This record gives sequence, structure tokens and C-alpha cells, in this order.
Amino acid sequence: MSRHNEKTLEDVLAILQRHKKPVSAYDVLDEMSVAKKRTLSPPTVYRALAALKDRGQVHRVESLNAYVACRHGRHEQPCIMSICEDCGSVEECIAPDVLRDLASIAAQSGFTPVRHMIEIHGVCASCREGSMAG
Amino acid sequence: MSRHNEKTLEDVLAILQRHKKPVSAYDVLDEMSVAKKRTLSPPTVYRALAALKDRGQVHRVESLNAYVACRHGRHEQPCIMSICEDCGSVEECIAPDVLRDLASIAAQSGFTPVRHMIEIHGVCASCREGSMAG
DNA sequence: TGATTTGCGTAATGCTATAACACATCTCCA
DNA sequence: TGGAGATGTGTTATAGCATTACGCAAATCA
Repeated sequence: MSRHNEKTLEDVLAILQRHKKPVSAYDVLDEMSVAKKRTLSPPTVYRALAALKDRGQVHRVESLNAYVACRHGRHEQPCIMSICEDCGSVEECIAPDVLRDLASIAAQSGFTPVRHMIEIHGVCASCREGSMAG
Repeated sequence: MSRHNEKTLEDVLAILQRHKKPVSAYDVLDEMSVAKKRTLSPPTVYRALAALKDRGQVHRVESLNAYVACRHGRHEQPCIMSICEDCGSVEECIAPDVLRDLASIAAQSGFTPVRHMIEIHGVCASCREGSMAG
């Protein structure tokens, strides 16, 4: 069983929660150093991120190699992430119907899904408004 | 307008087509060197991959940082990739319904999608059979 | 022919992630 | 109490993925 350093996990999660945008592992590392709380090394950060991910408190954004704190509280459902290419913000939403459809499509060829990744790049509402106004 | 070295593009595409599994940019590089066709450098390979991607002949698998040749002929629709975690093979399929649903979900919060990424990790039919038999 | 544009090839570097190992802590048992 | 074994942490080093910067060559145009 995992018996992680809770302090590290809390610190890493706090950093992710302070950002709206996805944050890279090395950004976390840098913020830790600047805050002088502690100097961590990459494996420490990656282990913390992995533990937080296992608990459902953090999601990895595959298309950005970066991480975001979960905004939905803990959920077992995989989520759909909408990533704004303008401001970098990420919206999470859960759509059981889509996931069910995906699973059935995969199943048509005998494929058994284990984990899904759905990421949509585009422009968020406020950036769109901004560009239309300006 | 892009006026790429077609020879390079063909060579890179040929390597991707020889593999069922996703191939990293550096794998391509290594195969080129071994075949002694030419010694390429990373930017050359990345540029070729980008050009092939623009043409719809290659897909990037975000969750693996790797690339596969498109099996569907050129298509404008984004595709759903089912990745077997056992044998590493990738199946592509196109599901307009799912994409439409995704777009409408995103639109509910005013988000305008530009590009989708749907990757499903799991176990393919033949690996599943194998594991059930053995 | 010379000026300009465009893309290629190379060297160098940066970013992302993990392997390997030494050390600390906990557990179990005598 | 203390020694053996298991488990996890922190650190060093390195592996793997990707891009920047820049000089050169080919095409385009005056």
C-alpha cells in the first residue's frame, strides 16, 4: 500500500489549485523552489502527481504534457477537457452518454476500454467574445 | 506555401507504414540511420511528421508521444484511436455521431472546438482472446 | 545578375520523464 | 531491545521527446 508523504502531496496540489491553466511538472518544481518551502527533485514531483492522479484529485492533460487540479471533486468518471488555445484555461465536464457511446464503438471491434482521453482544443467563451469585440 | 522535400516525406511515411504500432520521432530517426538512406536530424523528422500530419497521412498519438500512419486514407474527420496496452497496436475509427455530441457538449459552455483528441487505452480483441485462452 | 524569399540541414539546447540506488522508516518476530 | 526484511523517499544521473537559432541552398522576381 502507498504511504506517501502527505505534506508533499498537499503542497503540489495547492500549487495546481492556484492555477487555472495546466501546469507542467517542472513548473511545480520551480514554484516549490521559489516558495523555498522545500527543494524537490523531479521524481518526487512526478510521484506526487501520480499519487494525486490515482486519487482523482489531479488530471493529466496529455496533449500539453501538463497537469490540472480536478474541479469536480473526486469523480471516477473520466472527464472531457476543453482547452482554450488562446488563454490556456481548461474546462472539465463529465458526459456519461459520450463515454458510453465511445465504449460501444470500441466494443464493435472487440476492444475492451480501460481508460479514456478526450481533449478538445478550441476557443473558450470569454476569449471568443473578446476577439469578436476587439 | 509549403514546398517540402518529398523524398524525406516518403521515407518517413514508409517507415510509419511498416509498423503497426505507434513510432516515436527518434525511432524514425534511428531507422533512417540504420537503413543508411540518409542521416536525418530531429528537426528534419519533426518537420516531415508535421507536414504529413497536415496532409492527414499521419496521426500523432498524444498519450504516447508517438506517430502512426493513417489507415483510412486521407480523411478530414478527426478519428478515435483505440490503443492496446498489451500489444501496442492502434485501431482508428471515425464516429461522426460522437464528434457531433462532443461539439454540442462543448458548445453548452460557449466553447468553440477546433480540434479533437480521443484516445482509448484498453485491450484489443486478439490480446483479450490470448489472455483468456492462456 | 543581384536582391529577396522560402525552406532545408545542422548544432545546440530545452523540456519532460524515468532508472537506479542509498537511506530512512515501519513491521514483524524472537 | 534489536535485527531482518519490506516498503517508500530523496537524490543523482540519464533517457526520451521536441524546438530554437542560424547558415546554406534553391527558387523567384526585378
